[in-house]
This record gives sequence, structure tokens and C-alpha cells, in this order.
Amino acid sequence: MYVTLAHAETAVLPDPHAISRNAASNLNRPARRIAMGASVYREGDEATHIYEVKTGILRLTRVLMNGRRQVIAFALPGDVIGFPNGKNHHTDCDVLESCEVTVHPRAALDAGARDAETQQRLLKAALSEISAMQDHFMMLARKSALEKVASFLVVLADRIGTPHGNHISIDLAMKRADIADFLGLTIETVSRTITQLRTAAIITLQSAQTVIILDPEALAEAAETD
Amino acid sequence: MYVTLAHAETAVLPDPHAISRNAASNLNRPARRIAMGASVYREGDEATHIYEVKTGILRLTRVLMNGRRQVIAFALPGDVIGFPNGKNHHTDCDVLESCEVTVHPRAALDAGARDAETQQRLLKAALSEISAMQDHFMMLARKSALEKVASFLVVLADRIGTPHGNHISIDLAMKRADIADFLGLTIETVSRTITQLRTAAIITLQSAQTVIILDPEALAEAAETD
DNA sequence: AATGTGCCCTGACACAAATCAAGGGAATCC
DNA sequence: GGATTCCCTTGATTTGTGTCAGGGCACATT
Repeated sequence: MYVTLAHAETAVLPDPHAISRNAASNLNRPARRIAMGASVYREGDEATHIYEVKTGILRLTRVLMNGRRQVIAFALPGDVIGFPNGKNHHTDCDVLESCEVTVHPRAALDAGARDAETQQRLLKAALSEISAMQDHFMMLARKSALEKVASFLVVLADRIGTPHGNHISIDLAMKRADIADFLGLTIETVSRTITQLRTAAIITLQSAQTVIILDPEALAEAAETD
Repeated sequence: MYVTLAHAETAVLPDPHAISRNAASNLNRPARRIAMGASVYREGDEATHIYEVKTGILRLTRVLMNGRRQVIAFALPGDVIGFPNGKNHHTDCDVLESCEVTVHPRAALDAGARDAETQQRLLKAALSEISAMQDHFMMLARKSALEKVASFLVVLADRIGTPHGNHISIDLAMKRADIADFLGLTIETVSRTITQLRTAAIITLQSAQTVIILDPEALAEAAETD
């Protein structure tokens, strides 16, 4: 499970490889801290590693030549990204909120991998992602703007929300354009839909990036969760 | 790569397990012939096997409670279906055109699988599917009806089309409703779009199920292939 | 302070696709 | 052989979302 992320107008990034090594975390694989705004990999880069997200938020995007972009996913703690298909990556991966990731060589997935436990965990993540993407098909193809935005907020609340009594607050690491490109909408529609939820007193905005869910049940209903 | 398939109003199917065993095909795994209209598995069934499609066409569908359906994929020869996530299947799988499949126990994917060659092939299929599904996100989220239908026909022509000089004929195993649910459109829009392509002399219909592509370049252009 | 820039919101309008409605052809059933 | 049903097509109309345009706020720069 995995929330895709829309592509932002990334100019030249701070430093694509300003990645500081940290103490090894688990399974004696190296963990890395990656700063917000950094690029983990670009489309076309050789797919040499697989990343398990420990903390932070990343965004995977793909672009068509005509300029249309699709945010494939937002990767949250617990997600695995960078699954190789062929030699190269087919998405861009950028850091929206500085993160820590565990890095595995791509061979960690292979048949004769040294660490069977890790191999199995990565495989499971890949299979689970297939299932999550199938869900996302429904989202993109069959849901209204309101249902899309509500579903999106429900998932975020569930995964990175912090409860305050009845309320849940979410810190949106992504911009409106990212959300729009993730949900297959325009910025304007996302904005209008958020306003609509606000007017219905289902959510309120503390700032543009901080959503407070006032009525989780109503939000779930708007999401028409199956 | 893998063409998702929309769910049809499947009444009770002929016989879900009218599956005849055939001679083993490759790697001494059993091959099965499955008749058109049969169900390979249903949502909720225990995911015990993985299937490699040798011949024929299958359809994977998922349904929301409110009745909205999504064709997740059409599986064509060369595709692998039935990847497990958790204990059970999360889609329905039906045979649109009688098929032969190689059946593997789900453990064939696991770390210590007996047949490393098969394990690797299945893994590769899973990773490739993740990539194909990412492409499909663009399709669903960002393409117009014309681009969707054209792209769909381009893929089918490429994978199951039979060339006749400049032309390519495709036998559509799926109904309009399947195509619509696959592309996130309505039946009417699919029909109108096909008419539009017909009027433009890019395709012609021999019957409702048999498309002849008269002008592959024009079709590719309409698909705005990247 | 003044100016510029990025991001978000809102309004007016246009348009693509959904919806509603109807008809026809082919296959199936009795 | 006639009726029924399923599937596809086409037309008229509606509607949700995109597009175009403008304005405001927060923050950085000078």
C-alpha cells in the first residue's frame, strides 16, 4: 500500500547525491537520510537499488512527451520503492519530506539472494503493490473528484495522520499540483473540492498544507470506501 | 505488459472447474485447457496458484459494492496472472477465449523455490506488471476517450493482431462493456469512438468483434504513444 | 517598505463524456 | 418460425470537470 505522488516542476535540485550515510539500522543494511527536495533517482537512471522507506515522504512521477504528468505514487513509511523492470528506472523519485530509507542492492530480490528473509519481504511488498495499484485503477477510472479527494485524505489520515480527540490532522507534504496529478484532476478541481469539504464542515484547513479532519465518518462516506 | 479487462455481468458460469488437464508443456509443469466462459478464480478464493497464459484471453475484474466495475486487465499469451497478496485473490478471473495456462503453486514464487528458473521468471513478470500498471495510470487519468480506445487497439494489434499486408486484423474477445470498464469510459462512448475511427477510415469493422486496422500510423498517432 | 514570485483559491465559461432514450441486428430459446 | 434477449449503435440532453482569467496571501529579495 502506497500513495502515488504527482510530479512537481523540479528545477535543478539542490544536490541529487547529497545523501548522508547513517548508522546501519536493521539487518545490517545501510540506512540513508535524504534531504527534502533531493532526487533519489530519475527516469532512465540505472536501477541499482531498492529502497525501503523508514520515515519521510517521497513522490514517484512519470511524464509523457506532451508534458502531461502522472504522479504514480506517494511513498510513505513502510513502502518499498525502486522495483526494477529491465535495466533502468521508469519513474522519477523525489523527496517531499526528508526521509530515511534502507537501501538494498537490486539483487536482494533475486532467486539466490543471500538474505532470504529480506528477499521474501521485498517480494511481498512487490505483490502488495500490484494489489494496491489495482485499487488505484478504480480510483482513477471510476471515482468522482469528491470521492477521489476524500479517499486520498482517508488514506493519508490512516497512514500519517495524528489523532486529536475526534479529529485527525494531516500534514500534506505535497502541493496541490501533486495531488491533482496523482488523482487525475486539475489543481483547480482539487482546490474546489477541498473547499467543498471545508464548506460541509468535514475538514478544515489550518494552513494550506495542514488538513484537520473534523468528521472522519463523513469523510469516509464521501470516499465511498468499499 | 498486460491488457486489463473489464468485468461483465457474469451470471452463473458454465462450470467453474470444467478444467481439463493436458499433457505437461514445459518444465514439466501441468498445462490446463480452460473453456471460454469458465471462471479461473473469484474474488475471495484462496490464492493457491499462479498462471502463465500460453494461449487464449482472460479477464481480471474488480467490483465496488455500489456496482461500479473495473476491468483490471486482459491477460494475453505471455502474461502471468494470479499473483497472491495475502491469502486470497482480490479480483475475478474469467476466460474470454478458451485458453491454455501453465499452473504453478504459489510457492513457486517464494525464496526457497525448487525451480529457481521459474521463480525468476515469475518474479520478472511481477515486476514488469508493476511497470505496465504505472503506464496504465496515465491511460486512465490523462488520456481522452479517443486516445484511450486508440491505445487499446494499438496494444491489441501488437500482441494478438494478424497482419494482412498493410492492414492488421484483431479479433476482440471482449465485449464493449469490458472495453469500457477497462478504459474508464461508458459503453456509449466506446461505441462512438469506434465509429469515429471508422469514419476517419483508420479502422473498419468486419463484425462488431473483428476490427481491421486500415491505417496503423494514424491509429498510433491517435493513441499519442509516448 | 516596496517588489517579485510561488502557491492557492474563486469565478465565468466551454466542452467532453455521461446519461437518458430508442432502435436494429444477431444469436438463442421455445 | 416467431419471440426473446443480448449487444451494439446513434441521437438528444445534461453535467462534471477542464480551461481561462484574475486576485490574494505568504514569503523572499532588495
